[in-house]
Amino acid sequence: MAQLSDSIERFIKDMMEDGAQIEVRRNELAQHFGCAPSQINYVLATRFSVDHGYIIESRRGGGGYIRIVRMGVNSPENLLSALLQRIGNSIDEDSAVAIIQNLLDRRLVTLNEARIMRAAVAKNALALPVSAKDVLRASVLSGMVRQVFQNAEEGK
Amino acid sequence: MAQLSDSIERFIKDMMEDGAQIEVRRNELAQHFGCAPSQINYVLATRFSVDHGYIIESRRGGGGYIRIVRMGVNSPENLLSALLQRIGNSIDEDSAVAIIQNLLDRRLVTLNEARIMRAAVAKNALALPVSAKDVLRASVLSGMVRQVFQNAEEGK
DNA sequence: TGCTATAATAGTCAAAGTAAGTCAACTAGA
DNA sequence: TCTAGTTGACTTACTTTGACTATTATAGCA
Repeated sequence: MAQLSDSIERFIKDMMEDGAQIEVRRNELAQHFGCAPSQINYVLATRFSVDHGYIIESRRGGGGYIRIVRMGVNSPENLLSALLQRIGNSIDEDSAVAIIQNLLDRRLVTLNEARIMRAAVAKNALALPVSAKDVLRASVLSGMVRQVFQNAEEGK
Repeated sequence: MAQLSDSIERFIKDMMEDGAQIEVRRNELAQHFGCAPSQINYVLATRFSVDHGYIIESRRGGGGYIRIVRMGVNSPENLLSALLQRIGNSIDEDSAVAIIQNLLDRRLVTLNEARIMRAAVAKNALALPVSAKDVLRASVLSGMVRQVFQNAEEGK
């Protein structure tokens, strides 16, 4: 029997056939497959992670939802993952600036966007010991880079 | 089902389309949406806070009302310093998001820029103990806000 | 006129309702 | 047997409601 997780994965991907994003109710989906709601989280975590090129947004409470967004891996095939890999979990300011410049050169961000990003990773934006700064800068920059690709995807 | 709160928020913002302020009767509004009057207070508290760029004035008793005022800004300089002051050296994620939304509402940033900024201050962008996160978020956000104003200045 | 009672409003807060997230223990298939 | 998959109890977050409180205008009365 095809694994439940596989079926759910397929189901979600089918729903995303046309359109870069969908919204689902976790409970509805779970009910549809007759499984525990947390099973949905499992599928999302294992098949729709950032590494897989997706971003998950959600909201709890009444009217809650889970939104699954496919990130565009635009121009050069795996630019996004290459960048994320380059950033890793620690990066110095100069390298960060270079990456942002790269995005600008490729016209993946506007000049204003690039400036905002630079401001976010500037050394004086991170009031911490130097080594910690690099770690933090990496996570802030990764978040922004992912967002840039998501923006690009949606704009298509 | 679109959330009641969301509908009410939309309704109010539509009413404010032209004009920086409106006045409503809490009970009327509640009746219009078929909900408890205090629901209106909830919407105001969560979507029309000062961080969102609104001021609420009201009066009880006969002829009572609730006035919703979109904060005007005499000059960008004032807004900038107001925002920086609000950010201070520590700010939680919700407030940061509200401030970014405020910038977007005022069209000081584009949707894509706003998204990038949100990504930079998201909790998962800051892998640190919670209290430290707020401090860091404040400095990152301040840096970006300053940059936004600088961009605007240059664009003129 | 000046005071008081009443009606008309809005504010606050806590409880209940709704929905997603986490985590650790259990299960089953390769 | 080992790992991916599955489940359920518990936690966190957001929304909605209702009971109770506070404030203000006004009508009626002394």
